[in-house]
Amino acid sequence: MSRLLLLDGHSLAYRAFYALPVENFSTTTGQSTNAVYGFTSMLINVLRDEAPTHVAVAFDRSRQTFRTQEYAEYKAGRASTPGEFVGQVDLIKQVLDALRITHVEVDGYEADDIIATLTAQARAEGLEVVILSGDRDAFQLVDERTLLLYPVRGVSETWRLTPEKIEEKYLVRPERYSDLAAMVGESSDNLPGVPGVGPKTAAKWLAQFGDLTGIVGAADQLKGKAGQALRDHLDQVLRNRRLNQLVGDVPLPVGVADLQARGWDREEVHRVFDGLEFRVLRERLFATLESAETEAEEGIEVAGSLLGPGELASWLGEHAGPGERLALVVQASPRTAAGAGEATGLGLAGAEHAAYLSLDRADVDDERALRDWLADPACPKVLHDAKGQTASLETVGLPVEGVVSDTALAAYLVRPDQRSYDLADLALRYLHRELRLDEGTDDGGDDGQLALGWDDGEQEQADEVDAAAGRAAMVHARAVHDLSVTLDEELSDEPEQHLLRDVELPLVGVLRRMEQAGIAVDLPMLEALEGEFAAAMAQAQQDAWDALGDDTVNLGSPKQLQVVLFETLGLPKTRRTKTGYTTDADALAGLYAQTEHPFLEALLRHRDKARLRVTAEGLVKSVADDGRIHTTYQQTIAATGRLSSTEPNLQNIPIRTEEGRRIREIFVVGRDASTGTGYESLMSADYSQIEMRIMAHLSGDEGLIEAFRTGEDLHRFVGSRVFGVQPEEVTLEMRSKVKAMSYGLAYGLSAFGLSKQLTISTGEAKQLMEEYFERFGGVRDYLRDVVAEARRSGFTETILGRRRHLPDLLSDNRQRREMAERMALNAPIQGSAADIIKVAMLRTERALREQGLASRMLLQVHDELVLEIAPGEREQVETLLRAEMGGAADLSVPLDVSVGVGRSWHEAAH
DNA sequence: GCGCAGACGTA
DNA sequence: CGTACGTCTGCGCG
Repeated sequence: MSRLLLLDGHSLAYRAFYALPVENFSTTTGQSTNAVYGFTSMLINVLRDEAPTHVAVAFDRSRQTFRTQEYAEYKAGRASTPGEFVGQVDLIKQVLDALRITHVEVDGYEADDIIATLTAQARAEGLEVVILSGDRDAFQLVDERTLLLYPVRGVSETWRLTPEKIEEKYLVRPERYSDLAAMVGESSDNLPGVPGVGPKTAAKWLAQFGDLTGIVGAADQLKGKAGQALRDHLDQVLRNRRLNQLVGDVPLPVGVADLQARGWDREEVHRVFDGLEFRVLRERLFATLESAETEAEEGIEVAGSLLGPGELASWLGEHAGPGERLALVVQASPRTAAGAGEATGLGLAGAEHAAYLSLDRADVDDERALRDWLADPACPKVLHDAKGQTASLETVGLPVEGVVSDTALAAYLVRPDQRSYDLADLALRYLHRELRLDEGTDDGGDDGQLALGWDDGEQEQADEVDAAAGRAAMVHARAVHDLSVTLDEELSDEPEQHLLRDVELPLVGVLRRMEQAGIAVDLPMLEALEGEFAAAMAQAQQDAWDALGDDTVNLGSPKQLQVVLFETLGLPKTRRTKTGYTTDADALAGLYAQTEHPFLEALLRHRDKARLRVTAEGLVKSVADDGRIHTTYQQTIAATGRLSSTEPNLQNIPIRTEEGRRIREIFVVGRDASTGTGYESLMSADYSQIEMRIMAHLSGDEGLIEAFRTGEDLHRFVGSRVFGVQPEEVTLEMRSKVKAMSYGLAYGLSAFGLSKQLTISTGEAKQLMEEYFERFGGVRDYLRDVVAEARRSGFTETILGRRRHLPDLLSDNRQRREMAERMALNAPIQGSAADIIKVAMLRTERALREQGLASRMLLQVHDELVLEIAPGEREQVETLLRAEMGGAADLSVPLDVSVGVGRSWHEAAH
């Protein structure tokens, strides 16, 4: 089916110009580009969504048209064209030329007339038509085969106006809309309406008399004031109608056949986009155009062999020479609390061939060949989720060396804020292939097997379960192999290759060993603690019920609490949430301060104890058979580059309150699972104020750097500068204000947010920030520049070159844009800290090994490492940690590490 | 059984 | 109207 896409160039450019803040869109030469950006963005979206076969863009040539000749006031009263808009239309035409999209303009006519003419031609030739225009005059063109996309709210959302939609929203069918508009008026065209006649009256008349001609003929019958008004303004209405009628037979230099989409000029697109400094948009454009060029998604084909007993060695000999990269996919039994499941089968795929080996069917020769190949660092392997996959092999005594890529990690480095790195998702995203097994028709599995090109002889021997499993494993391995090639190209920058090769990949093994080690738990103490919290919770619940005189309310239900607080007790309303009023701890504490109602005290206490109980209970459930808790570290979740910890999350164990800290007492020193040797203590080492140090380094601010070099208390130092007093004269209040602000700045804190947090006026907060920036101007400049640079490039970067793309920096939606700006402020700081501790972990593990130490790393909590210390190694490990953590990055300020030791995590804290 | 919202723990 | 996470509970959906 052929489909013609028509755009109204001027109306879209204007809309974009007013939707996008012009100050965020200019080239280094000072040319404004917001209209070009918005227009191009809309164009890309519509090309992607509508997949037209023919395209044209119509422009107005000048304001002099047959309409201004009839009515000099037509479109008068419009503000003169802003200076920043001038020139952008020509730039839009350059973009169109690069894309080989025809643009048309004709003296004496408006863009809408050209669109009407082309629409008429296209319909006559049997094409579907899609019009993208912000001008209501285009409504009259809509019919069953002509769709209007009408931009609403900025440049990212459009209404799809069909005849039904127009009737629903504007009360008349599209062919009568111009009649209605003639009576109601159109302010943007400076066409006045009949006083007292709105859309409802006009629609009613149209329903009654059919069309405007009918209404005019029956004008005498129209009742009331509105009827009289129409009679008084008949000439004006008829003139409006002549003016808003689009011309469907403009003499055009092109016909529909000339508009067929042609190949775009890749080099010219690069040249034009370079000039415009559009980076993000270029990527979006290429992605859209290239995926349009790709054929419809298909499954993955693979030629492979099901290996029978004794056949692995020769297959590897033929296809897995040193230097030949093989993808490896491990099938395994389900994982257990203590760790990974057991590997049961392997899919292998090189550039050409694939194979499957069932470990159950493998003989001694196969096992030896497999073990040698897996353990050989010279035989390069690529995996998807190497940590989980290699853990399953480790479980059956097969260590893996020579992992040169992990497709999940590579995809994460390319785009760290995707929600999934499933193999199937990546295959679709990067290979345009469905990772779905082609099951063929219903006549059994033979079709699928033939599609895979299995060797017929082996097929006879394989049982059906193995055959299906083998087929899946080979298809997956083929996907992993092809993905690793594609993602390698995506990660061609040297810093990103370094991140993958020298940081993320080696970290996989470190994390796997930390997970396998787990941390010992004092289970009796934990269970006692859980009981204690449960009792305190029950008491708090009873107290709350007593205060209320009602023992049916569920204190854990915010919904029920809202009824109690704001209806039963009639307390003042709190901050709004989506569904009502918040009952969070801050708000409850505020209410308590106002009212001192005993229910509130008991409720807050209940929340507290319930939380502690649930935390303790969760930990009890997580203790594995070996008496230890084994968390799982996620390496591809946090968009900034941090790790995250799940099942259980050991990165959010309480520490701030006295009672919460008691939970840290149950994490204790333990014994080695295999040797049974006891360890001596736990050691905790953390970076002090690492994010502020990174801020000092990245901003190069002299004052902040000096603060860290002198080794003085940071917040006291900053406080003395901000408040203009001697360091020893900085009061605790001054110190805490400055501390809140210093940290807040790295998160994009506003004066409003600061005032809220410190319970001071917005004015005071503003004053405080100004004083701060006065003294630490480097910080102000840095924060400003980092966002501007991200806006230009489309991404932020950490000290190791880890990127985070933030396309929303150019959004027309203020909320989204400002959110992206805060992310852009924070990502380099939080992400650089993540880089540094990852490097520190690699250095620490290597140093422990090189020095022959038995102590081991157990936990990472963003700026802290927890280690289990073997007898007699305490001093050496402490020295080692200070050196390896402190030397993990070369910043313009020192990286201070503070270390503590004890029998529990609590005692090791310092 | 599943997904969402609200609440809250950490850095 | 301050970033980054994970988990639990209640609740409405089907």
